[in-house]
Amino acid sequence: MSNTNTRTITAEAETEQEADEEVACPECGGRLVVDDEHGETICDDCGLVVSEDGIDRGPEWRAFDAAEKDEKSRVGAPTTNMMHDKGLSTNIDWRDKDAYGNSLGSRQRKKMQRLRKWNERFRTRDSKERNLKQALGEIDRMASALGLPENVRETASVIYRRALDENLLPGRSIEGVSTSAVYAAARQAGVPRSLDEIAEVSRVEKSEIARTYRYVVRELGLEVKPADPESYVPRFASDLGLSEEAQHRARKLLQNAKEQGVHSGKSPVGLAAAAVYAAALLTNEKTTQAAVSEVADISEVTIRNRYHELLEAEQGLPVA
DNA sequence: ATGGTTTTTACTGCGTC
DNA sequence: GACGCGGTAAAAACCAT
Repeated sequence: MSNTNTRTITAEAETEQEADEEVACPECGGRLVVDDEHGETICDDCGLVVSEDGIDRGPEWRAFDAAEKDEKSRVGAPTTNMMHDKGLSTNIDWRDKDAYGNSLGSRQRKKMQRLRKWNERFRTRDSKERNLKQALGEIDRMASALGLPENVRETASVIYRRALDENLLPGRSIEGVSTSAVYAAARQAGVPRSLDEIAEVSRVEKSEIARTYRYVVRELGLEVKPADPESYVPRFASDLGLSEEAQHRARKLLQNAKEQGVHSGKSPVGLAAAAVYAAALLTNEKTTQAAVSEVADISEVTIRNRYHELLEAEQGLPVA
């Protein structure tokens, strides 16, 4: 499962690279031509403008004398994507001097103080705005990769916004926090995804997600109960093409186990997987441990151990 | 850091198709 | 002989202390 995923991703990356070299129009498949004069890339066949962003932001690279340098040099520093505003925002010097180096009068000084303050405010607001935009994009991407419903995305966005408002971001990556938001939201909505599944679609390490998640949950006082094994059942069952009845059996098994407190400290996913497997057995539907282990991302050994326990619990307490 | 618990990995044996 | 299943031992991961 994880293998197929990585494979498709690399395959996509390759085709993208190929497309980059051998340019073809996305609309009609025709040849792309770079129009230097207008700074556009257009399709030879249908005239589609693919890219208008042909501006060279770097400095001119050759100037033979001072006059030529004046003529050729462009204004300002090259822009960079490393800063949220590409380095184009205004900064107000902290020294209370005017452009000639003379000190400012007290009225002017006060005015500059005010300007600095407001400039700072607008700038950070702006930066948060961009931060948010990127994070929301990520959340959306991951949510759809995981097949999570709309309301989960909403919740994830809200969580992220709160994290941003409470200044939880410094020291943590946007990726990490947005991933944690998705993880938390999915669990809250009762459609949990395991950490492994989350890590699969995220750009950050599992360990970092876990760390960030704990942090965010704690700081935001989020209420997330330990995932209920039952909430995994429908997904696993449908992935395996099992009947409603089997699903029902699996739930019964889990409820039973719950009452007997069999599950404590055991991974909910493992329990769910075992219940699904056991249910399939009981309803005479064909599945293998290997298949369940595949869809649940749980080792077969764990499934075996859990499902023994589940069946034992069933013996102890007659089914209602 | 440490020790206890759970999960995973890897391997082996058994029965069946 | 391949497949599904069961078990075991050791390694790894996880968690609370």
